[in-house]
Amino acid sequence: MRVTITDIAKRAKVSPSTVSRVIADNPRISAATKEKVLRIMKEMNYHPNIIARSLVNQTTKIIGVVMPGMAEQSLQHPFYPELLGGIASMANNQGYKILLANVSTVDEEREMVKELTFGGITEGIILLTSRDDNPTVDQLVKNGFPFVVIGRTENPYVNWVDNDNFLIGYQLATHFIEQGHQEIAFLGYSPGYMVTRDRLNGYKKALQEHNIPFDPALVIESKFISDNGYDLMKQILVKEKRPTGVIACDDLLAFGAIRAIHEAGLRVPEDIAVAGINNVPLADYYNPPLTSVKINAFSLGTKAFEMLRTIMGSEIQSYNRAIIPAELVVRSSTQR
Amino acid sequence: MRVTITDIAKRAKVSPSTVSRVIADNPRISAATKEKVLRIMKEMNYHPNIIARSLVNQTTKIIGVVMPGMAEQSLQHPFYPELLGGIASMANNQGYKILLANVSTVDEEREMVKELTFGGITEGIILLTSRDDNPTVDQLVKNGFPFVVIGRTENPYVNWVDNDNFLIGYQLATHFIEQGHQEIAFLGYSPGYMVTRDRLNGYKKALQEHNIPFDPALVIESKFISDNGYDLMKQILVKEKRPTGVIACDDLLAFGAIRAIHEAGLRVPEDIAVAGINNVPLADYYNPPLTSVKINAFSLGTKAFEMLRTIMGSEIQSYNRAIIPAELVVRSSTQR
DNA sequence: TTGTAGGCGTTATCAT
DNA sequence: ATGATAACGCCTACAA
Repeated sequence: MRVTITDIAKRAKVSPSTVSRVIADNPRISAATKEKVLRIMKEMNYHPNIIARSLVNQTTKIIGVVMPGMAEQSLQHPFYPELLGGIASMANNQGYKILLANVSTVDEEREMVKELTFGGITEGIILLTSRDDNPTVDQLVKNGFPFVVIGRTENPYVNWVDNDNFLIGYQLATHFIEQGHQEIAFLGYSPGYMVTRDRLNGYKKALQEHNIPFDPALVIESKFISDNGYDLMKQILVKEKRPTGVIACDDLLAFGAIRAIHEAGLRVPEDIAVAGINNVPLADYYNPPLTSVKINAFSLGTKAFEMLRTIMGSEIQSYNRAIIPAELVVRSSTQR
Repeated sequence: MRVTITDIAKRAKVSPSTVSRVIADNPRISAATKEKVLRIMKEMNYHPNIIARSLVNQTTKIIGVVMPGMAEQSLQHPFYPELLGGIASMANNQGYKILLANVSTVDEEREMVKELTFGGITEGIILLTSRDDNPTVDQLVKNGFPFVVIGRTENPYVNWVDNDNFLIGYQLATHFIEQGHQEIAFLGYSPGYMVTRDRLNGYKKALQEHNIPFDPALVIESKFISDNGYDLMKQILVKEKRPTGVIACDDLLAFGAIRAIHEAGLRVPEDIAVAGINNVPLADYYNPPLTSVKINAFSLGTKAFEMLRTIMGSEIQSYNRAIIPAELVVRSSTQR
C-alpha cells in the first residue's frame, strides 16, 4: 500500500490539510510543524499521488504528441526523433510530461485524439501531420482544444509551425540555376502532401524567374518518405533528355538517386548534380557529401511546445503561425 | 465545463451508478435504460474522465519510457526511434499509453523515475540504459516497482532485454578473420558501457580461437556514440603497423573511418576492410555499402513491453532475460 | 496556525 | 434492475 497524505498526518499528529499545506509550501504554517512533517514525509518516503492531484486541480501537466504511423516508418526518419527531442526538451524543463501516441490509421488517430482531449489526461496536443485533408485537425478545431500542428495545414483556424517549404524549393532551384543548370529534375513530389507541393511551387517560381520553361516530365512522383530514390532515378535516366541536376525531396531519396547515377557510369556532380532535403547526419559523410537543407527539426519541436503553452495559458483565441528558417547546406554533390 | 457522469444521469433521470454501469457494459441493466443512456451520452458528447477513473481503479494504463540524454543526441541515432516504435506499437494495441521521459543527467533520471514510480501515474517503466553503474536501476529494484531495462546491466535483480553483444563482437571478428585478416582494429571501445565491453570480449575470443595475439594498441577508445570516427581512424592510420580491418562499434563511426581512409588515399575494402554495427538505413546506400550488424531494435522494444506486461500482471517475482538475435549483414565494405 | 468538511469524477458495495 | 453511499488521494474554502 502506498503512503498517503493521511498516513503522514497520523504519524505527525496533525490534520491532512496541514500536510497538504506543507507540500504546497503554504506560508501560513509554523516552522516547527513544517519541519516535523517534512521529516516524516522523508522517513516514510512519501510522494504525492499525481492522479489525485490532477483530479482536484483539473490539470495534469501532460501534453500529448500524436505522430502518424510511427510504428511503421515515420520514426525511422531522423526528422521525427529530432522533432521529438525538441518538444521533450522544452516540455521537460517546464515541468510537462509527454504522452506519446502513435497512430497508424486515420481512424486510430481520430479515436486517440478523442481520448486525449475528452479524457482529461492531456492539457494540449501537438499533432504531427503533413497531409492536406486531416479530419483530426477539423475535429480539434471544433472542440476548441488547445493544439498545435507541426506542418502546415490548409485549415485557417489552427496554430502551426513549419518551415517555409516554398522557400526551400525556391532556394534549392535557384542554387542549381546559379550553378548553370537548366534541366533540373524534381524527385519525390507527392500530391496530397503540402510539404512537397509547396516545395515544387518554390521550384517552379525559381525557374520562372530565370525564364526556364517548366517541364512536367522532370517531376517524378513518389510516396513522401521512401527509400526508392534508386528506382525513381532510373526512371529518369532512361529518358532521352537527361537532366543535369536533381532535387530530391528527401536525403534518403537523394542517396538512392546517387547510387543509380553511379551505376549508370555517371559522376556526381560532374554529370548530374544532386541535392536532398533534411540534412540527415550522413549527408556530410556520404560520398560525395550531399548538398541538403537543414530543417532545424529540433527548433520546430521547441517552438511548437512554446506555442502550445501560450495557447493553453491564454483565454483569448488567436491563430498563430511560426516559420522556422531552413538553411541551405551546400556540399560537393552540387559543386562543380 | 466538461460533461460528467452526473450530467448524463440527470438528463436521463437515472442515478450516476446506472450510467456507470452502462459505461462498464454491466449486464444487470435493462435494455431500455441502457439504450437511453447511451443515446444521451452521445447527444451530450460524453467521454469518461480518465483521471477520475484511474484514481478509483488504481490503474492508469500508462507506462513510462525513460531515455537518457534524449534531447541532446540519443534520439538522433536511428537505434532509439526504432526501439521506441517497437514499444509504442506493442503498447498501443494493448491499450497502453506511453509517457516519454527524456533525462539529460543522472540526477534528473533519478528524480524522474521517482516521480513516475511513486506518483502513481505509471504502472511500469522501461529504462533505456547501457551504463554499468546505474543508480536508477538499483533504486527501482529496491522499490520493487515493475520495470524492464533495455540493455544489459550487472545488477542481477533486473529484467532486461538486449542483444548478445559478446556474440556480435565474436561474429564480426570471425568474419574478418575468415576473410584473411589478422590485424583488426576495434574502434569505439568505451569503458563504462557494457555494450562495448561485451563486444570487445567477443572480438578477443574470436582472435584467441584463431591463435591471433590480441594487440591492445588496436583498440581505440571513444565515447559510445559519437561522430568522430574520422578522427579515431586518423589515429590509427599514422601508426606504423596499419590494420587491414576495422570493426567500428557503430555505423556512424564506420562512416567517419571510411572517409579518413579514403582521404589517406587508401581503398575500402581492398586496403582496409570496415564494418559497423546497428545497420542504419544508409549502410546499404553508402559507398561502399557497409557491412554491419542488424540489431533488430524494433524487436527489442516489443519484447521489452511484453516482458513488462508479464511482470506487471504477475505476483510472483522472477528475473527474466531476453536475447534478441542480431544478424550480420555482409556488404562490400568487407568483401574482397 | 491548524482542523473540518466538501468536492474533483468515477467505481464498487450494499441495499432496495 | 436501480439507487444511495462510501471511497480513491488530494486540495481548499471556511471555521476555529
